[in-house]
Amino acid sequence: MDALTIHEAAQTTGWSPRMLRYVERVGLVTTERSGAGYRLYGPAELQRLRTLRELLDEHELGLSDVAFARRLQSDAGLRAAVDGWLEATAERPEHVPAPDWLRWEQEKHSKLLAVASAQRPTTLMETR
Amino acid sequence: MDALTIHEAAQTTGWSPRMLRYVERVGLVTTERSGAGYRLYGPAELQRLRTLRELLDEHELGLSDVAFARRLQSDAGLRAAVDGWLEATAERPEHVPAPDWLRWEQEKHSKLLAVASAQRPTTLMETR
DNA sequence: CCAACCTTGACACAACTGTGTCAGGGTGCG
DNA sequence: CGCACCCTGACACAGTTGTGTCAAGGTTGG
Repeated sequence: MDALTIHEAAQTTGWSPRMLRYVERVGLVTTERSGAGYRLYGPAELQRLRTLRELLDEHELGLSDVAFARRLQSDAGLRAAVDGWLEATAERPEHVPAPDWLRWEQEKHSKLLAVASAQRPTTLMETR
Repeated sequence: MDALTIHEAAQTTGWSPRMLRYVERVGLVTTERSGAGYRLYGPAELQRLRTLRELLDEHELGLSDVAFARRLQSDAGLRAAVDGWLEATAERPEHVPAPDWLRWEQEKHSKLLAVASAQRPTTLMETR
């Protein structure tokens, strides 16, 4: 009874219906389906969607980043391989003189933020 | 001096010179520079480049994936936030009465956010 | 001195991400 | 029954990633 349809869920979470389907496709928030195949968003999914948005905004991530983190979580071998490689990096920081990549990444993020705020703030109410 | 120039390094690692500069730009393998600014690839860097290629090929990753994993590693707040969100995904507590686990998740996220902002500054730079 | 390197910067391009929108066809309810 | 919603699929488009290539200018070694 307390399950929302995709449009209702969109309005209460700040995502667009289109993005809710996309989020499902990348596997981050999936829902039950009604007999006719309608997505049913319960309180759990709504909460996950809100916290997901918070997570992305707060740390400047993309959905693909979270999807990869999830892959790291579920594939221990992958995690071991990646962590192992990174560990070797950490132990060999003899040259730390030019953190150019850091500035580059920051610039990218600022640009994304600028674009995001420059566009119409109608992500929630989009109509025609 | 047993340091190779970028072309020599490229030949022994399988990367192209172009990609070696790119790998440096995304911050995964950086080198020392000669007085004139030439990149100097020592045995350590060569090994890291070879294992990096192996890592990417064997798990079908991109450089950006590894870069993100590194970010997870160096920013504990980010890691806590992402892991926390993913943890909540793993369990689907349908048997638990809704208000309970919902509030539980909210609490967890507020706490994580608090932790994240508490230890935000300069988590990236001091890699020893 | 000169060829063969190196540097950064730029243009180019395919593949992927993120997002909107539209079309064709099914569903639910007053 | 219709209207408003849902579904999937597809076109569109900007921005990022991963690469190649080429230009203009500095460096090195024979």
